Amino acid sequence: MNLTFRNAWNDASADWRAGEFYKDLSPGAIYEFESLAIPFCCEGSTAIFSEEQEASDIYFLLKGRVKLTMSSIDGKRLSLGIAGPGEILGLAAIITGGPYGMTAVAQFPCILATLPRQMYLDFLLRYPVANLNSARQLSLECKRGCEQLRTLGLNLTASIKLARLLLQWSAEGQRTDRGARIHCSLTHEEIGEYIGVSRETITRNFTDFKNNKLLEQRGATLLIPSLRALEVFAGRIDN
Amino acid sequence: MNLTFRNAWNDASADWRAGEFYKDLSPGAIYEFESLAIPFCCEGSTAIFSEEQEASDIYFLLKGRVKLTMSSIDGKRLSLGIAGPGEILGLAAIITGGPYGMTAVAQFPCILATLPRQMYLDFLLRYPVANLNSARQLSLECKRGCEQLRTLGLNLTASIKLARLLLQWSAEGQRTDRGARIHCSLTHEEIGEYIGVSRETITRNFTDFKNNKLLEQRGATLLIPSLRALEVFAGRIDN
DNA sequence: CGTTAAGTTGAAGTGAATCAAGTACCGTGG
DNA sequence: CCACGGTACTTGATTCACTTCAACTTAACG
Repeated sequence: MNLTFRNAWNDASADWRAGEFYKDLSPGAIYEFESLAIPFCCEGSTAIFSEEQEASDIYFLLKGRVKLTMSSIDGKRLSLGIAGPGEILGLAAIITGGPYGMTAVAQFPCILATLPRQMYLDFLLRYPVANLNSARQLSLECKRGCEQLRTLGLNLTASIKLARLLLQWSAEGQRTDRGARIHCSLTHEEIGEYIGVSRETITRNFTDFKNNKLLEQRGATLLIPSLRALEVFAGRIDN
Repeated sequence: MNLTFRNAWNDASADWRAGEFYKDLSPGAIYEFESLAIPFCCEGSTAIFSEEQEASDIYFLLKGRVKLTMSSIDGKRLSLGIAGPGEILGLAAIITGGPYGMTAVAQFPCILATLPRQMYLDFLLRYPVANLNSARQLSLECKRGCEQLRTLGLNLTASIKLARLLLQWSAEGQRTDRGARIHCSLTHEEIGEYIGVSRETITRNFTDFKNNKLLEQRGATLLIPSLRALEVFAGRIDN
């Protein structure tokens, strides 16, 4: 199986090199990382690791998208985000040890590369730039987490939370002449998991937003005519 | 002013050396860090930095306690935790740049040491162990944040959230023969800010807990007779 | 001992969850 | 081509936990 992916590192369309981790990395460091980490492939909907599991290996995502979630015993889930090529999965847990703390599930078939915890830590000690890049990615995760804490913790209404989620997504999407465009192929249920809100509440607020010209929808494409108006609604701007 | 604290590094009761950052640090690294970072003192209730501020310096806490919070425009606050000696404040923001993302306020008079962002990053590149220690602390912050996200995001009741907060606190406190003891000198209002709940709800749940023998209170000391019972209540254990 | 901050308690209001019933949309197989 | 089954979405009614408001008690501190 792994043989098939031995050359994964040589892939011409190397998305992952654009990530934080490869930034300013010396050829030596790259060479070593790519000879240490073993690529493998997994199907869609495969759990790469789950939250209670002891963090034993890092996973470097080469291709595909991986959904990061947390869940409670009674089946409720909280989405933390979706990782793309170039991201390291399970970073926080690997550094300190202990359980992963979140569940990573491949959305489609993905290619990843795996490396045992201690080998990764040793690698970081040998290559300070990689170490700093790794820290940078960790810090980005931390920031995203804080931002999510802000929306969840500050007791906002469901509609404001949703507005903020849309703003966050539109920051990653494209701008057009008719506003910001987001491609969102999530169900209402899944959207609700981002902001801790029920399926029906998403429906109701979406229709409200549409009625108030804050949002248009064509299939899986969301269009926000005026980011400004949405920001006002979200309470980010006073006016 | 700073002259008074030039010798802060020589303090015999060096709490801060027990922190993550100093772990396995070489004498050379310690020497360099202590000559770079400038100690200063601040009064209680002083804001060391605030969330919108661009992260320009790190602050290393030598003595005292610093409360970390986030707040919304309409005055609501969310507490993230309290940092003690040996912790680096504003770490996530320093690594990636951008605003601090949280507000740090000294609870009592504190001694801190400050270091400009770029100098700190350069220092980390020179000392891989410090770099890894720094990453370890960042990762601990990240984990704490995730844990808080779990309680806030998974739509739990106020009583369960409070129970979990108490469990978290008691993990840091001492065990006695009569249960876990926590020293908590926060007002109900402040406790509420940890779990996104109103002052009155804290009162009501505290009395409930006391009635159900889950909690005793003597002044600022909280006593949890049975951690197990509280864990069952919090839904961590099934039985 | 008086003043202020914190805690307590009840009553009313509210936003969202939950429940329930129905609709739209798909791909599949007869 | 259309009936079928499954999934997602929609909408209204009800319920519930917590907030908010208000009045009051207790503790803390000069």
